[in-house]
Amino acid sequence: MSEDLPRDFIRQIIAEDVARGKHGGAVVTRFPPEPNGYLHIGHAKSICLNFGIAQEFGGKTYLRFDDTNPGKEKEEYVVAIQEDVRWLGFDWEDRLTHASDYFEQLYEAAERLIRMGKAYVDSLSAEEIRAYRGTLTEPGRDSPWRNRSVDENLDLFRRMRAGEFADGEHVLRAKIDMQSPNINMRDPTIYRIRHIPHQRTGTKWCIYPMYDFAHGLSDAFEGITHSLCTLEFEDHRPLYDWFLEQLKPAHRPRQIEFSRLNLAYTVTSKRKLAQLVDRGIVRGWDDPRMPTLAGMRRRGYPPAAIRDFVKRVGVTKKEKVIEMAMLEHSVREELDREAPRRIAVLRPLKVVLTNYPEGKVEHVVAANHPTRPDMGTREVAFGRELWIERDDFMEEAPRKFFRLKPGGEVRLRYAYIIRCDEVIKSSDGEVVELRCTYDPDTRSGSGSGRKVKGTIHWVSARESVPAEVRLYDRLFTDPDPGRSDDVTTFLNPLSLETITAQVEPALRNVEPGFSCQLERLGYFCADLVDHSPDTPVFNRIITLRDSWAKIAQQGE
RNA sequence: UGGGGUGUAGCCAAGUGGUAAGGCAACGGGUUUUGAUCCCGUCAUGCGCAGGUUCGAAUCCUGCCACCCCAGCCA
Repeated sequence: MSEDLPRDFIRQIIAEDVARGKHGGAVVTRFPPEPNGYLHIGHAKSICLNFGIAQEFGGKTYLRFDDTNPGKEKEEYVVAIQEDVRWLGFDWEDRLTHASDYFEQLYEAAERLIRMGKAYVDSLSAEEIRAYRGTLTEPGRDSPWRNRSVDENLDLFRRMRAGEFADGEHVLRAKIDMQSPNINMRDPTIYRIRHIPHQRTGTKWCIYPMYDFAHGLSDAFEGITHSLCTLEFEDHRPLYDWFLEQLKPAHRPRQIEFSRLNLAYTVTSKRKLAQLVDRGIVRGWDDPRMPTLAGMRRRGYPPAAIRDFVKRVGVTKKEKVIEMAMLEHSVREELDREAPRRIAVLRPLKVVLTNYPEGKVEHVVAANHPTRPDMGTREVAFGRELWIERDDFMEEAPRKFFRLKPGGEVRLRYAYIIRCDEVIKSSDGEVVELRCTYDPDTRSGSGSGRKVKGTIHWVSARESVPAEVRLYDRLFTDPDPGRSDDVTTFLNPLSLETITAQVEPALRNVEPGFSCQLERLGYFCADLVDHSPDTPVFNRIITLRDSWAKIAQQGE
């Protein structure tokens, strides 16, 4: 591990284990999602942590689907999750597994527990079990079935597997301690009956292991050395250890907990995100307004930005709520470095250069990036008739407005300085055209020495092409969503504005996923789903920071 | 009022007995053919609170306080 990598508490533990030669110095981790929804920004932390740590220590990482609860889980999600992990930049190679791969071994382990007298079949109803469990402050009571004989337990458990009982008739429970102050240790259920087909094992099984039983053992089967999970499983660690202690598998993993990553003002509950999808409030899990990884990918967030964000946030046990600005900083930083610059006009206003020869076209050289010559240049057509951004002209401009105003001068980026001579309005007073003159001595790169305060962007009216630009809101909730179950009560309206912009021809044949900065308008990404080469569709990723907005606001 | 965790600036976060790193945000200034980027500066006499130990405490001790998680046949 190199010096500049963060040494959070988990990496310290692992470094010590490696130094001590524990597990022969090996590091094996796993990312274990339940395939019951799409991954969101919160999962990115776990992915980066598990895969990142393995990479740093020369170890391996499994992608394991924790599919022990059929009915909630779908194949669609296992496909989507793999896509998201890959997109984030991680590779599990041949280590794609499912908890269901181990159903047979898990079953055998359960029988072993029974034979050891450490598990029993309980025939109480779910409600009775709850009542017997006690409360946070009162101890539980032993189930009347707690002392069945090994033979009877074995027989019943086998018949559970054989499908002789209906859902809920019996469960298998670990025999631990109904008095334990830790409720998870009060004879937790480890197998339940579910006559429902499983997305992978079909109808082969009608009993399914619970998380606590399946997880630690799956970790053991895979040789996981460090099982990293979130804080809410801290209370389960004694149970995790108990199963391993009883069953003594060849390999002994260790569970370590860290805090979840929460983004302020956004929703990361799979259930609530599913509501948005099911109720048609968004167009799908990958809608660019969604805080899912799929949504961010489609919006155009670079995966490197998300990795950087996760790294900046760090790994601790403190429950944190990170400001959106931090994520957006990482996105802007990555995009600023990597996104080529292009010119476009979202809301066009016509400019006619009255002293520019009719029919003349010249090509000006535009840099693809202001500080990276390696990204090259391109030529952009310039002519007598241009489009500029409507916002770049103000008829009655405040003092600090240094774009175009009547009688004022401005530089057209990569081209000439122009002056606005005349404002042409329609009958209802709307500005429809500006008559300007250009200064032929000020062509970009000519070294004229003339300086003007403002620089605006433009496209040639004749050479530019239309493109569809989508300005999505991003999902934003009330500061305090409370306990409401209905997402619409605390969500912003999630508007989507579609604009037909005029863009330079170089944007016509870009690939889906191509990201660029449209100068002064922000960063945009060619849509991954709805995209045509002729009239490309761009989603706005994020705007540029805009100090003018602040000035304008203060001025008013 | 049982058990398990967590408290360092508006938000993250380092710090492990030697006198509070860094990032985000904010604010002020400089460069700029993107009001972007970049650069410079400001921003905790203070580490949840109160005592104690010590030459010296965010770090050790004692006692409080606040917040989060756990009573699924969910994960």
